[in-house]
Amino acid sequence: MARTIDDTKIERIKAATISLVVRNGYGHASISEIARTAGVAEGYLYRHYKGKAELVEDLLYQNINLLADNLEYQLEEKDSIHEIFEHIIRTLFTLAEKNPEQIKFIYVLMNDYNFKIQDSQRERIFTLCRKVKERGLAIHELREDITEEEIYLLGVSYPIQFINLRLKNFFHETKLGETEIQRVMQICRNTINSTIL
Amino acid sequence: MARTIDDTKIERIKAATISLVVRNGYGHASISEIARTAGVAEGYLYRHYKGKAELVEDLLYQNINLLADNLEYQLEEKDSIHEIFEHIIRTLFTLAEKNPEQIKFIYVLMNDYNFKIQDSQRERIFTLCRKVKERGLAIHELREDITEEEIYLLGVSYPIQFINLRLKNFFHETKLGETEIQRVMQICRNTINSTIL
Amino acid sequence: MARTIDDTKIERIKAATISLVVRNGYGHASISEIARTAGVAEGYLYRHYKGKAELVEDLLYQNINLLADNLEYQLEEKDSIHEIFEHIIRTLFTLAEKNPEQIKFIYVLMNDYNFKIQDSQRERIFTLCRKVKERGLAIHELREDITEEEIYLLGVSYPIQFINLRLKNFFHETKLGETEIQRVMQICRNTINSTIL
Amino acid sequence: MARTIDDTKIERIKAATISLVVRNGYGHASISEIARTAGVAEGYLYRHYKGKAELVEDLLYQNINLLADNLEYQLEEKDSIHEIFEHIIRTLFTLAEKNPEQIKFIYVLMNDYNFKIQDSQRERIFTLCRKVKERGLAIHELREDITEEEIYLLGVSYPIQFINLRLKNFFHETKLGETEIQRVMQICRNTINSTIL
DNA sequence: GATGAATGAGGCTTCATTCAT
DNA sequence: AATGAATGAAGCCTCATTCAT
Repeated sequence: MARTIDDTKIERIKAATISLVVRNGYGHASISEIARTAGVAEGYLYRHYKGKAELVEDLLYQNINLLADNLEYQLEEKDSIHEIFEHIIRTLFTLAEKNPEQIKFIYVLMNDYNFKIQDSQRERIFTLCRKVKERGLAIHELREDITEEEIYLLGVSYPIQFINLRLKNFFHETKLGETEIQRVMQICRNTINSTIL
Repeated sequence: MARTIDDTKIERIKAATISLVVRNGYGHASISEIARTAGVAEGYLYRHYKGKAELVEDLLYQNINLLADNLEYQLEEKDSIHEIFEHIIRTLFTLAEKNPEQIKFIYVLMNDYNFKIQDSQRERIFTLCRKVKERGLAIHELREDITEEEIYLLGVSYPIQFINLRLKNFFHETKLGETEIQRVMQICRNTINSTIL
Repeated sequence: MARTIDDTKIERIKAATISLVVRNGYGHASISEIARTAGVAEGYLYRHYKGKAELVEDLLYQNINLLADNLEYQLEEKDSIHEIFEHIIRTLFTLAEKNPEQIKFIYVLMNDYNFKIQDSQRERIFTLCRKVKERGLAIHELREDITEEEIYLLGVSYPIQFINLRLKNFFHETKLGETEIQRVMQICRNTINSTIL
Repeated sequence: MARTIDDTKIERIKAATISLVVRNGYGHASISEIARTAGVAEGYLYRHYKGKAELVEDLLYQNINLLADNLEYQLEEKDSIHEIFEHIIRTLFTLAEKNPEQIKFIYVLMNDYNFKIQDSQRERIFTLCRKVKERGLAIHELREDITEEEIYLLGVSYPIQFINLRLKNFFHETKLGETEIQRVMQICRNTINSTIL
């Protein structure tokens, strides 16, 4: 009877939020600018989110979950630890090329002391790292002393740092090709591989 | 005399700023609270800094420069690349223990798309990494294909990520002892050492 | 049939409005919450009332009229002034026990400088007080110098103040029993009774 | 060194607040209109009050305390209960004549379910009523069964109701002269006096 | 030089009302 | 007739900055 919800509006809000959080940081991404960018009334936002925090949390949650889903799927499909790491890293690089805003968004919020990732999600990440570790130990492709934390740091954190250093043109022009992927993977391999030990 | 008084005021402002930026984020660290914490008038601040942005930029600049000075000094003192890396990493861990606010401050701002490091400083960092690389190549302690970027990522970025993951209690209780230092150094060694090649 | 459905909707709206005006005050009783509580669409409300103000005004009007109807009926039934006062007071106490929200609603709005009772209704109240007065004088149960205003103050205003002081737990726990009724009636008797004169 | 606080500003804020709370009720007295009326910046208000609630609470607190101080003083000065009641009632009527906004302000907020009087103040009022009661019993000028609540209702609440009914021109033109004072006092006397018992 | 009173733009949020369906 | 999606004005509040003293 009444108008149906305009999904494109919500999509526009999400896109505007990501864009402005990346450009201005969480604290300086203002609701009013997000609404203006999305072409939506300021109050409209509050029909879907309790507030700015929920809006951003939700978006980060969804984005991280996509990556986590992807990793979980790989754990079922691929046997080799190398392949699993390769897949995560390639996923991140592909994302950086296709949708750099999205990976910047994750990067910005993951490194914000004012922004706590939801506990459930942090636990999910931990559990996934543990599964990677258990698989690796089972097939003797991981050093015995590796920790979940290191799997996260090398497989997720380091690639994201690398990508964002490039996206910021910190030392080089942004270039995220096969060469770069190989360099990042090499570091994983060096550290992770039990044969090196 | 007046100078002396001034200096302690400025120092108190700096300490208060770091503390409040870390606790509340850049956006929510208010000048009035900084002034109150420092025991200084709000207006006083504006006699030394054009505004909040300049104050924080200045502080970041100085803090990074301290680290850079330290590295530069090591380059003159130490011959071995291992020793140089060890020194940087130990410096960061010591800082984390003695003054966690300071390393959080650097971490928070380095990872902010809103907050560009000054070009001159970025170049200084690059130059330092280049010097490390040249020294390493000269004494055959570095792989030929290592880049300045990787030296930065492994020697600075990765340790800072590691430390902050712990300070956030992301996977573990905060613990930053000798064991942790060794793990971080190990990753450098694995990647950097030409003998592995 | 359709009418029947409508009527329960309107009733539900009224109940929800009273409840929420009492709980949150006029200003913080939101149409959307009223509609939700009533299980009715927000827009539906505007088919029956021009706006929030009209809705609340209407309700107050009706509620006061119920009391006035009651009093009018008593004037025909009862002869003694005592009985009439007793009946009004008992009605208010009964209401307070059975439906405290309703009496709070009347209380809140009657004491609001923002919320003028409709002239016609004020006149009706005045006329009723006059009738009480005339009856009382006719049967020599009222002091000669009593005014309509005092009849209102003692028979309506004072009991409502008393009840709400208790509902607010201002001095005592809410208790509205026979003892309390007798005390309130006593004050009327003392003042009103011509024998005292 | 810095500007000194402009006390007239705060006075203007207080006056504007009283005026607007009376005109619009607590809920509809907006900070921005208060500031505009007072000729003061909106934010200025927040340098002296934590928010709207505190501003209004403070004002009510002060106003009630003035009355309470007055009553306390009378308790020391006057011996007779009649004189004490007379004094309170005359004070309220004088206030109504000299500064009707102030007594409207008290009236509006005392009858607002959204506005709780501070506990400490409620207790002070209760204590004062108790002292009146004790004095009255000691000198045998009060019925044995009178309660603190009734002293409050008859000495404060009823007069305020009366005055505001007149200020609202509910039944009569506003007139608050000696006649009216005598009528209100008569009701106290009738109820309170132990000789009637 | 130093203070802190005062400002006002802009932040987040709520909600009465409108109107396409 | 009924719905509820969407709006935008207005509310409360914060805070970087200015400037009289």
